[in-house]
Amino acid sequence: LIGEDLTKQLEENPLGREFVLQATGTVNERSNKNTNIPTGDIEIVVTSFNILNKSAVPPFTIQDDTDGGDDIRMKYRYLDLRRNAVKKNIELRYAVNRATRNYLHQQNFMDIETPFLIKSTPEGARDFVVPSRMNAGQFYALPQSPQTFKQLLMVSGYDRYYQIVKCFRDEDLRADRQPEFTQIDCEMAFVEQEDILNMFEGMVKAIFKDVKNIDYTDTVERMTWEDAMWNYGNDKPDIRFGMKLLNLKKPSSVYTEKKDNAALINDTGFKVFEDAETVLAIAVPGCNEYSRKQTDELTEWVKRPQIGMKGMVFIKCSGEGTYKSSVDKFYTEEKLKAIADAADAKAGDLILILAGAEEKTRKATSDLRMEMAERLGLRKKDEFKLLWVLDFPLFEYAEEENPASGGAGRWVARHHPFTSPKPSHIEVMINNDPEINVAAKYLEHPYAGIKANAYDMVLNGNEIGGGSIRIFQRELQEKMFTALGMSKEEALHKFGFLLGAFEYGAPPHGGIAFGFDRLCAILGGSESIRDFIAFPKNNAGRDVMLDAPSTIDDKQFEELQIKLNLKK
RNA sequence: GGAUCGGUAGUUCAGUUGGUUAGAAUGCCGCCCUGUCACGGCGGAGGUCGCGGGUUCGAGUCCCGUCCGGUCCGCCA
Repeated sequence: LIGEDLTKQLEENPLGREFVLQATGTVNERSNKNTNIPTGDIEIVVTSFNILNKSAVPPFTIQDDTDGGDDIRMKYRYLDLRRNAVKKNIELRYAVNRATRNYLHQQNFMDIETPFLIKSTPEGARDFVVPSRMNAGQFYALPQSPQTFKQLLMVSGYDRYYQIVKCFRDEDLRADRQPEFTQIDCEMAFVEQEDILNMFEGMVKAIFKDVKNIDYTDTVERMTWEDAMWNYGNDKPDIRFGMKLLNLKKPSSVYTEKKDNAALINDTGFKVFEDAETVLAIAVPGCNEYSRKQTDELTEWVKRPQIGMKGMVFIKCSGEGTYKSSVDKFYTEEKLKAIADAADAKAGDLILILAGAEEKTRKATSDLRMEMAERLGLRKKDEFKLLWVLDFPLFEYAEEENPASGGAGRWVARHHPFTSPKPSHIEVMINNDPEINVAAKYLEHPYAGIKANAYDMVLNGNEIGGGSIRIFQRELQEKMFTALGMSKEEALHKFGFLLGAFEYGAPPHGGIAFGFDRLCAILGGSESIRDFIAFPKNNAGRDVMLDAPSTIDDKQFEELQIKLNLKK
């Protein structure tokens, strides 16, 4: 169409195949040659043009279906970003950003910036550090979240704060985790848990409407942490499908209030179940026709190192009401039927049973549940279901040595150390009365059974947000630091400014932070948050992404890390 | 820190029990055709098989080491 003029010009000025040109002409709609139906594309009949720049041959095809692999696309991210498939994601991210700001603005929230160069208070993740030129030998840390700043703003009377803000955690990458990531960070004063839940399910619904044109009118379900773990083996269950866990045997030390179905597997002589700490089953719909090859493959799947089970028992529930299992030697058909009924299995289902140590088995059964749902097509990209998970434990035991949080196994704050216990547990915590704190007897720690006034928002099996009602009295906050094994001096040194602020009439307050990148990825139907970040971190693209003009000597850096207790 | 998969034309990949000159598709270059739109036809260039060492008559293939990347575990208050 461009014709001879261009050919001639190209002959005179040899260029690469690709170039940028400015052209004028007429626009025609295009249609299918055979059907005459418009395709929606346009063509431009050029009357004049001017070549602005030429292009080298691109390292991969810049098309929707590119031939480029991940690392080459990351290395040339600026070319990758030209592709519609990526541009669409970046546009979606901006749409989520706008929807969020519109909603929060309407609700009288104010965007207030908080500093990036701050004092290091390593508690959870490793801090990124920045040497200070003005104060020789000293350094800044980058915030892991603006947590304490937004709490100070509550003390200052800015009752509704929000920020769409970068946070920094010096931990390893994952497909859904970046060392620098974006949060929708919010805090409100004079609120209780109920106010937060209502306000922010409203926000997510507004985002659904604005970005995806989805009217989410259903009530957002709520579930306690204990129920989530008991029924799904997971604190962020995907509730779009069933396959709830049947607890056939529970360990004595946790889930003290829950009743298992141990009678169903007692007195059968099957040692695997008898010796196991926990036995869990799921009923997979419509899979009773699985062949030996398929059940073997599933068994191999749970035996992979990432899952780590020793084996898997199955029961096939045929349409005729008969039951066939891999443990027929130990179980009569009657007993199999009893298990199937307890697992809520229908004719045609396949029951899968795992046994072993509590934590590992529960996680493995949850993973198996998700895997089967994936295989059965139950995890649809365009179906969204929200869930609040409530009443998390306030503390959890960190088994392994973690240099960032200081030393060997100890009790740490599950959410963060500013989280308030549930109102009914505050007394327990302050007085540590074993008569009140029943769970502590089982778990051998005075604070073990205490539940937090904390909540997570879960979308399709992903944690998209989490927060808590905060401690706002100095006394309770000090008690909390003590419970975490922090000395008075250390607490004062690290968080003295917050404790001080609490003395000037701090209001009750609470908040929540949403993982912005993850939310975008889920709304965009993608597995990877990288697709929604213009310049993500990954190793393949690091020569472009880690564009740092300044250098620090390995030795200096190591010394700094040791000094900061970031490294042994 | 650990487990696991991978590294072969610009790109995505194949390459048998070790065997002659390492292939395909696509991209690129040239010519032809052209209302094409994943155009078509003919021709061409393009590879230190990540790197180092070993076994062997012979290594892309086997062994050891090493570097790089993916995924997962640890870790992520």
